[in-house]
Amino acid sequence: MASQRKQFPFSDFEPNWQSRWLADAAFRAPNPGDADFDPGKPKYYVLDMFPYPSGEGLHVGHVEGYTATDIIARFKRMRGFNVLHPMGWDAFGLPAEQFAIKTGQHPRVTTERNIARFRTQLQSIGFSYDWTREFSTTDPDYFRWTQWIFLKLYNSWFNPRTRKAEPMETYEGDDADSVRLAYVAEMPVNWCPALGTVLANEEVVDGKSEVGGHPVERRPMRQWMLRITSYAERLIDELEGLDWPEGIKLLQRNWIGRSEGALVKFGIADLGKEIEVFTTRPDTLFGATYMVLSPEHPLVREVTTPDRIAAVEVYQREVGSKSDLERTELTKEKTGVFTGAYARNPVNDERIPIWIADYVLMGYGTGAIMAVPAHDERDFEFATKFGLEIRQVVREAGRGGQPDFAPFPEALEAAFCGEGIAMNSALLDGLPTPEAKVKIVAWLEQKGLGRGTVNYKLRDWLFSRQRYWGEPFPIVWKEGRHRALGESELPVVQPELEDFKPTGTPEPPLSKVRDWLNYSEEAKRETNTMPQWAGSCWYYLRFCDPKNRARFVGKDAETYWMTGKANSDMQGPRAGGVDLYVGGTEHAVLHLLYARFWHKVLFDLGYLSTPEPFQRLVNQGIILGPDNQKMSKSRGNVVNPENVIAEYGADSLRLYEMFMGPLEQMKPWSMKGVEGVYRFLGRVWRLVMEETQEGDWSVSPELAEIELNNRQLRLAHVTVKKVTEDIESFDFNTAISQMMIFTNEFVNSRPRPVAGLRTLLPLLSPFAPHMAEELWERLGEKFSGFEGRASSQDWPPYDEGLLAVDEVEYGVQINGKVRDRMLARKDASDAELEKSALATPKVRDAVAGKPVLKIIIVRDKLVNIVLAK
RNA sequence: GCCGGCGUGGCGGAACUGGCAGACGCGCACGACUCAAAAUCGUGUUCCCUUCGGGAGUGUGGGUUCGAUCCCCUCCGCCGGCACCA
Repeated sequence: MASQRKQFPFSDFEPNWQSRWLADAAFRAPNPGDADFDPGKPKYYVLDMFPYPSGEGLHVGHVEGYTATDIIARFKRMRGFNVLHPMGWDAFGLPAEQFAIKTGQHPRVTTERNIARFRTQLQSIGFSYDWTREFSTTDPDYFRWTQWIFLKLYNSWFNPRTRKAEPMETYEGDDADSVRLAYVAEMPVNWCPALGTVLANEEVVDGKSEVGGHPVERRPMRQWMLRITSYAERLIDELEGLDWPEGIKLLQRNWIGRSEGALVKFGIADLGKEIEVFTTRPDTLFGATYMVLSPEHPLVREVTTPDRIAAVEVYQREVGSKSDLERTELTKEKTGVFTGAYARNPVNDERIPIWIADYVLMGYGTGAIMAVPAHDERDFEFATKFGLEIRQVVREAGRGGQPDFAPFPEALEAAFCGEGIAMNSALLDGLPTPEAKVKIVAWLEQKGLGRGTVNYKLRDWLFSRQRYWGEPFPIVWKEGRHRALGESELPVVQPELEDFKPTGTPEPPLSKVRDWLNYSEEAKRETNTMPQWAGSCWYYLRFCDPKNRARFVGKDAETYWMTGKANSDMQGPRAGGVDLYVGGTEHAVLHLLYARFWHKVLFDLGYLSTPEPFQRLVNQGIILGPDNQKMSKSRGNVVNPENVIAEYGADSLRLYEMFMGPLEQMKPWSMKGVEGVYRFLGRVWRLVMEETQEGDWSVSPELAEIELNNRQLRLAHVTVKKVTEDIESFDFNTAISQMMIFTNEFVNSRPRPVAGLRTLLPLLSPFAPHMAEELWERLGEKFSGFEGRASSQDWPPYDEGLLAVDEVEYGVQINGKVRDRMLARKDASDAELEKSALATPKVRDAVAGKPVLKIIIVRDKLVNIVLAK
């Protein structure tokens, strides 16, 4: 427990400074066109992943990332940047709707209450947000533009020739709906009868709903989709230039899942039809001994022979009733049935049987494969189980004397999936895998039997939800056809609803509101709503110009905050975006991929000046409970920032979260650790303040206008340098260590030089802004040089010249182990260093007449004497 | 299974580009102040043997190097992601 008496009166001055900052909008960022806009300043846009304002209130995990960005924002302001540091609310979402279903409380009411609580909490930590830019994704003034962007998607297509989104007007084909970036499709979705809604894949855990653990079933429904797959290639390629953690880039690349291969056509014997397969190993085509279709493949019905129909239908029903979980069970044995049909292998015209099996997924490639059991583990397992032929067509390379032919089939105990040398493959025999691929693809293309292609794992984005609390679609239906509303009809606002209960059917709740539903005599409104991701896909753009009523973001504001050009006519490189984006890894793929996708569409259509939204990304690590376990209510190890503030103050909370360890690392909470930084802040306080008889605080009489001694002066410059560099490299923990060292030096100095505080307080102010402001102001009552506020000072400079010392301590090593130390002049020559190293007592003893083989000198660090062993 | 990250004192962590391992903080011990306690201040604190002094040491085992927490290989453990993607 902390002491009952506070070390410094944080509960007085912290709220005081918070309201003063708010009252004079201290951290308002002027936009181009504003009276106080200074075009001479460079811009810096530092953004947090805005929170979903849950009923739980702010979490220490939020505070970690938000403190890091706040330090950067405050630092950059002091370095002369025009800093955009905004905050808002990602407030559509299931919890508010669930609460509404349970209590009848309108989600808007719950949401507003939660937002108010979050805002109060954030303000009580002293974050320097520009609160004049605050908005919620649930504000009609915001989501009208979310709907507007949807219209852009709806009215655009991806032109594969230009590799860009273009307005529908440039499309010359005759089926516009087949190319729109927003389209309707009948799709199997995760339907949760208990919750009365579909769920996103990420909301389904182990076949059950993440909320409540209710069973989820697959059922086909009419859904809105976004054609993100057309951007697959660019979403991979354009990661290149981003300053993101490599791990996150890799996660995105894997998610998009690019693989190079070929499409190959297999004729169906006797039917005059073809089945196309995708393979990454066209070089193994001669080893294809059977084919497998996904049970859902549209050709299954046609190819199945009459005697196999019963068996095939039984299998299809079996598979259809399985959940995704059961179907992807790893330990599961392969299953499948023969269709009775045969295909012709295009390379050798062999008749091969066509099977169906659920290990072939309809959603990837063409939903059909050629099976090469000798060189694919899954095919091998399947062929072994069903007694299908296994023919080796690749052998391991490297062992020279090996014959091109391996006896069949005993030679293979398992599939050989690596690269090697082709065998039993006619024209490919003897070729290494990469060359064999090229050759066979060329051959297929020449014969018109196939072609090289690239395939992606990424699927189109299921964009509709059967919910009330989300953005309605600006779409109406008439005679079974959809039509976009005009921009002038936005926003489309949800109607009021009394009963939020699900309909009990897959019909969305909005379908219950007859008046709203009927757009006109003939036309009905779309009743689905957008998923929660929609609002977070472009909020960083709205922050540039949140009050704009004519445009989703003003051109000049967007250009300035994204590229630094003060107006949109200025030419410049097409790089930029948010300068720094900090948040958790949980959004490594979905949010960051979706936002990049929308951004690219808007960029292609000419609305934006950069192709990417977030230039630099940093992930904060998870904060664990004091027991080293993930914080959770059930474990009872959740730390509430409000309690920490009450006991130690906001500055201690901020400082501790930064002192715990590297930002990106996972680390456990420790109240003892909070006390440690609290004591440090207490020492800083007492550097300046002294407690009077009456228990008040007044400026310490020990403070005086005296010069720093040499040691202090050097330490001051070392500290400025270290803190400056550490902030720039996000090493906040070591920056704080250095300020502790600095403070400790002055604690016992009497009298104390005031100049030390002119250095320390500005350095401290990004970290512990309340204390810095308070002490700065108090000092100003007694000393000069404390004008204005700590937070608006220029960042202190340092003088490299003053960092130098005349004498350096060297470690003296013998064969790489430190045996002695010595002091040497900074400018000592190598010869002098060698001489004095050899003269140290330990070295004299050790050498004792042995030959010195070599002496290695590392300037300012060590001298290593190498002796024969 | 595949991909990625991480293993340093009793604990959180520090150590630049291969150059004195353990900064800073916590905890602990002792001391000062105090009638006493708290708070504060000071000293010490990687481990082992010890009087001096010596030895070992960054998950394990090896390698490269004058020198390895750092680079390479092996294995072990923890965390995260993906998971029949042809």
